[in-house]
Amino acid sequence: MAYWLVKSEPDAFSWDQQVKNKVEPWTGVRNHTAKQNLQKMRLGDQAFFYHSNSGKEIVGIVEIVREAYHDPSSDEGSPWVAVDVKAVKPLPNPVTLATMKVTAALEGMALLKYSRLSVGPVTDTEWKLINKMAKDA
DNA sequence: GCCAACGTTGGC
DNA sequence: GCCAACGTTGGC
Repeated sequence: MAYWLVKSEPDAFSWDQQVKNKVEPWTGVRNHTAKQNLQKMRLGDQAFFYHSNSGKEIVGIVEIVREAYHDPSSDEGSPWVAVDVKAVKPLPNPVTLATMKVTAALEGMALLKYSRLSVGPVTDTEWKLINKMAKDA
């Protein structure tokens, strides 16, 4: 199974709302690289939920409960896709962007390399390390 | 609020 | 098909 990271501006859609709604369609991705990542997601894959802009930290974990389908928030016939994600659990301690940046083992992360990419892959190693950091912090 | 990075658009 | 101009995102 694969791991991912999805970004949301908490002003637009926050982790709290994700938890409250439980399952939520992840729509509005308008970038082809991000779209390709959405299409690679499979049922049961997990993703970090990251708050961009205000917060700038990973706050929780979601699971993919529906694979890519036409994004209902985009025009009919447009290529954009959405997936449905379900809140799994919050991180005991959010891991901030600042912390990840100074962690040598994470310097190759898609999140850090392509700061504007809203849906990116996370490697097994990165996934485990960040979970550990969230626990120990 | 500024600016860097990057995607997209449009003139040629 | 190239590239400059412009818009958007997101960190600071």
